[in-house]
Amino acid sequence: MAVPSSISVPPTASPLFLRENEVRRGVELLFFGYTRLTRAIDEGLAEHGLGRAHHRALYFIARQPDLPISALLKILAITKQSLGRVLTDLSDRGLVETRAGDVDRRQKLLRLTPEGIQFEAQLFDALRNSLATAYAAAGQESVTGFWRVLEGLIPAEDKAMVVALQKDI
Amino acid sequence: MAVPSSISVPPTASPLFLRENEVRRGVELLFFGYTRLTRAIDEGLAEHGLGRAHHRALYFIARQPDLPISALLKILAITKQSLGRVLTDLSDRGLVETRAGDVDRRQKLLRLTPEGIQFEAQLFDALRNSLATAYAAAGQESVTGFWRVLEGLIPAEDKAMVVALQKDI
DNA sequence: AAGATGGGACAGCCATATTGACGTATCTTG
DNA sequence: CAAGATACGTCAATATGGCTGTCCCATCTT
Repeated sequence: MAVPSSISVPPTASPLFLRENEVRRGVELLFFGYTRLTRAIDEGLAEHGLGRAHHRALYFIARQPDLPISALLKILAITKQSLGRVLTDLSDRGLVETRAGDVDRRQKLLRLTPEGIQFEAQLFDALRNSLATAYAAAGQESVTGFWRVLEGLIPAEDKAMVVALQKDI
Repeated sequence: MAVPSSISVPPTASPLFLRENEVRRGVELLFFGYTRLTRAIDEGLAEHGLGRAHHRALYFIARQPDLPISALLKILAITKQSLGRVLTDLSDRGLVETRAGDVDRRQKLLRLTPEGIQFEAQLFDALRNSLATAYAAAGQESVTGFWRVLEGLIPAEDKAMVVALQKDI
């Protein structure tokens, strides 16, 4: 079938008018790559009766300890109510604790407990195994390209947030 | 905070023992890149009262017309019941049609209607805009690396399926 | 004729997200 | 100091997209 969104452009066309197959390849690899990577941690989460939403919170709290709730809300881009449930679950299991902000006492700063740190590390190991294998198979140059393309997918208004995450490592 | 899953390895260590920051960067870019890309199509879907699950089905049916249901189930890796609901919605809206398989008449071969073709193309345009911008900003070499790393994330047992998708473009 | 396979359908459940409204503590500013 | 903005919590209702288990029918295979 000739997929109708195909655009016939000569090779000299603007680089913004990519041939359809290059775009479809990216869409599909992103879909399969992302879903398969997340599956790597499902088992560990299920042992604690948790889901992927809990892992996302755990991950970013591990990444930026003393993260205020408002910052986590921006990162995850979900509603306060949705996050509230997730944080309640994590607190009940003793994986996350909060304390009042020192400069602004309305804030609650999130932090992993020692158990939370250990659990997040265990989940992270699964992610590392998957990504390390892919990185090694692709080579360092490819890894750089991988990062560059993904950075281009992040809208300008979110980019500062992602950069802030990565600057202290 | 010293995230405890960090492993201290000298630069000469095995490439499988990547430094933590390289792995975290990949995890985060994949998360933000994937979620932001999928957001590009939400508006178009909402206009028809559809969600992302519907788009995934539409996408792969567009990609491989006359796809049997069993093949779509393998691609999406969801249950027959979950897919059934999605396909019912798409049929009710006149976007997808089925016909009996010629070699095996138990099979139902899925295909987009002309309206479905047009709608999928419209959604695909949003994806193309996002990806084309990212590709152009990163450059062709980076795109190749992007593909290579993502391919490495797909488990061996799924790789044939993805390759099959991409060989006829 | 028996069994395997492709697909459909019913019932019920769970996880994760949403919106809207309201409450409380704390900070900021006129 | 009073007024308003902000950070967070919470209640209620709803939607989406998954899941399991079970049973059914048509068709293909042996």
